[in-house]
Amino acid sequence: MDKKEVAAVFEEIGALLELKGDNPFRVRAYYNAARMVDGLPEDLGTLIKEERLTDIKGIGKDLAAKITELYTTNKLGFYEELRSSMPQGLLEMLKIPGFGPKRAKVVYDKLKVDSVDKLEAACKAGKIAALDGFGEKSQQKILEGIALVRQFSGRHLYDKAYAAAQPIIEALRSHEGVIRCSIGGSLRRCRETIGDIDFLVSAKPKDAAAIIEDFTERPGILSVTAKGETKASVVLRGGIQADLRVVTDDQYAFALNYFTGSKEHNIALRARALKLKNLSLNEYGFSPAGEKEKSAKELGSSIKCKTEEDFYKALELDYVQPELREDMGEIEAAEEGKLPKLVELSNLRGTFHCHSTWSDGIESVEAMAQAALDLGLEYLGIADHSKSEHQANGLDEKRVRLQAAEVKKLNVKFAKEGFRIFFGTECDILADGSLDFDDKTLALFDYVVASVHQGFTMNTEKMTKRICKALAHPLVTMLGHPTGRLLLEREGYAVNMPQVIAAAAKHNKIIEINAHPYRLDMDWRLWKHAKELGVKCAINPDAHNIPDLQFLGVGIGIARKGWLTKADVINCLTLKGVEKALRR
DNA sequence: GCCGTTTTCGGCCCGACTGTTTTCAGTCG
Repeated sequence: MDKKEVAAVFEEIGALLELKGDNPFRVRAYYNAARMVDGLPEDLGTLIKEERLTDIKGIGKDLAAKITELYTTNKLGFYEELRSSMPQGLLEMLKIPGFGPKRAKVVYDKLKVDSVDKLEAACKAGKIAALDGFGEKSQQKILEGIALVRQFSGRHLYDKAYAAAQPIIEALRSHEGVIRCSIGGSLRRCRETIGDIDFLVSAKPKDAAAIIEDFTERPGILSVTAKGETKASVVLRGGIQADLRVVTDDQYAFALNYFTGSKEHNIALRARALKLKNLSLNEYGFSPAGEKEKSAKELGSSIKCKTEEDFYKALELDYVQPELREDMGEIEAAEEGKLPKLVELSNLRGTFHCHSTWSDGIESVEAMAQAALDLGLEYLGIADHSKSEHQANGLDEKRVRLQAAEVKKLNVKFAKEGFRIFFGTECDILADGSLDFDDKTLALFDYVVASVHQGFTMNTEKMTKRICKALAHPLVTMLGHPTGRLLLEREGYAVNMPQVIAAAAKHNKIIEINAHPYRLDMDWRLWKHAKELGVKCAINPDAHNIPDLQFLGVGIGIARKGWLTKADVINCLTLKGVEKALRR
């Protein structure tokens, strides 16, 4: 059992305890344990063997014992017992918006409803409305919620949410009552997937109603789920939920921080405000602890903050970039002045993993290079597929030589612009860990991206061995899309990333941050671990066409969340720097 | 269930909105 599976079990325990109506703080302890285990930068087995589990914040004796039991025996008595005491369908019901554990418990206790299907039937039969605490409206909302869950299950890819947010933020910005506005939430934090989109606006109170009115009446809105004096929620076409909050300009910095999250980061900041200043913190500002009736909302904040920078300063912290706000060590680092200077999109000078019409790309090498030059890049790496990728029109040795000649010719032209095309390959890692080209052919390339494209069903141990063997090959430069996982789809493979990272460190290989939004492979939390071992990364869009090159920005989001700086990212090297780095 | 220069008990972040109520519980972020 790996840590993802362990985390999933603890997540489920949290939900089950919630359904039982257990102590909410106990529930939180399990959710927190799931999060911490999932985000571990090192091997869980090692941590257990060395009895260091309790070093993790939020994991005490009891949870450590449960994690150990689950990891070593693949079983957890406590979990099995809990699970068998509760029908599985109840967990599914919690995905319905506005329908939480308390209500799930009521319908189960009173009506023996234990699945989404049964809940739907009970609603249609009018049985839910008849329950105490429920009514016609709740029943209708549950039915709508069930339809929504079925239509749009799960989260939305970053680029989709980003695109959906742009016209809305522009409209807000141009509204005459709006003083300041911003996107918040997981979109601002550049998470790979987005649950919903948060918008924040500051305005005079008299203008709030008109702004909210405009927001809820925009084209492209499927339904309005909530609409009050300061807040509105809508579902956009495509199923993404969007929330708008309106605050006064004095409250803006606090609200922006609050609605950017993450929830965990906010909780830690509030605890800090209490401990350090004896101040209670909410989205309106600071207020003296224990004086609820005189909150920051009515009296204004005890400490005024115009910007988020002021806000962090008030808490005696360096400014924390949104991407880092996960309560994964950033607050401690900000306290000690040890936050890194994160890499910016403008720091990237080129990219290494692009396809052309030679294999499965849809633009010529020349067009791709010109597009990269137009983007302000200094170099572009073309890495078309190797011969085993028949369906992707992979190049055999003969075509490799022809392509080499073309790139050489184009480089004469581009040299005048101070631009260079690097001649690479995305060479398949075969089932046994050997490469798709022999060494003589590999030596023709400026660099080699090694990737797994077949045999995904291999078990974790074999897959890890296979990839590590490829990394040991002297002519391999970098590992392409390290886990092959297509986000929100069922492609990809199981691999022990800490071991792969260790192999990359040992053999001095680069690991790709695959910046294509459908291929955000390696969990960003692992980058912190890779960085510690000195493993460099390449932010690559896996571009098959010119617009794909733009996705370099998506990669930046991951790099920043992984606390990577310019020194960790080889695309930040100048053309001369890369030429030197790739010399062999 | 975790945590602790107030350390073995008693805290644990806080507010808006909704629908059901007639003062509030549940849900969400």
